[in-house]
Amino acid sequence: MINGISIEEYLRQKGVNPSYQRIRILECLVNSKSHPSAEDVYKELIKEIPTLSKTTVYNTLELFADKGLVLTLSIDGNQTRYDGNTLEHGHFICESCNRVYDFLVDTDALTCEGLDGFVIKEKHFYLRGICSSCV
Amino acid sequence: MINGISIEEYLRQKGVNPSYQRIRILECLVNSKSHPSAEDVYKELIKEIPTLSKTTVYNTLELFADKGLVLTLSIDGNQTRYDGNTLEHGHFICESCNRVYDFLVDTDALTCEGLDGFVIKEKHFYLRGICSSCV
DNA sequence: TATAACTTTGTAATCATTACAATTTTAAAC
DNA sequence: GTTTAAAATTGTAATGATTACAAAGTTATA
Ligand SMILES: [Mn+2]
Ligand SMILES: [Mn+2]
Ligand SMILES: [Zn+2]
Ligand SMILES: [Zn+2]
Repeated sequence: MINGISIEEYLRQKGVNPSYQRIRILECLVNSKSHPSAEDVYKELIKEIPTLSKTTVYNTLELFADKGLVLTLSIDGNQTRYDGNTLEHGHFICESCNRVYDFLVDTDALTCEGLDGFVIKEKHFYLRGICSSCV
Repeated sequence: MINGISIEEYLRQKGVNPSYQRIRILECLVNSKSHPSAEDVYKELIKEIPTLSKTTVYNTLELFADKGLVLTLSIDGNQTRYDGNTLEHGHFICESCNRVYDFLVDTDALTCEGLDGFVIKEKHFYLRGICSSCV
């Protein structure tokens, strides 16, 4: 369930054929607050879908990002992480435990100078530091 | 030259022994507006320092980041990029040409909710889109 | 000069991601 | 319900950035 509709219907609305694997992968992302990597998603799902291929996870996540179903986070230096929450919000990564946290922020309040003629498609506000459970 | 002092003196001030390679690598970063990757720095310098090792470039950039001489940018999905300008500013990456541009932004104007007890060490404001020369 | 600490180098290993071709599944046409 | 083509999934191999590691070179100090 997301925005009151099923995952399946949500996929259709975004122009993606809701195959079993796609439903399960998207479900993983919208139910998780952990901003998982492709590997994380694979490890989670392989427990219940023993035939799942890692390639499918990678391809599907790329497809979802293209269709605007998920956000791609480059916050972590060595792996791409994905977010099922496409509403604008900020991210904090803990350099101790590597967990990624959400927080509320309104970047519309910012004025950017020096980008005349640039087309902005995505905004990302990232913080790096030590989270409250690692302090 | 940076902040009116030599690269060599700048390294010393930050507690880094100014070896020839370190001076040349830092020079690359402070003179460039391109936010180069380790590979970029290596390709640039190997022309004049034929004995330079890529490992030295990687190790040195990591050392510089630890000592606060450069910023590490995770804006580009598949390689780390470095910035010799450690003053706070925003970054725009063009998804067509992959160039990274600077812009002015004051993130102190932002209020973040939900980070009580978190220690913030770095702030990054990234934009993704199409730059004016690629539109 | 002898010695230890520091720095650089080259090679091999690691690990995330992508390329690609084969197989399977799904849906439409007959 | 069989045939056929398109779509989706799978497994394996390749790629490419980064890291590990040990040897060689350099610098500073006793
Ligand atoms: Mn998030
Ligand atoms: Mn910059
Ligand atoms: Zn933590
Ligand atoms: Zn461009």
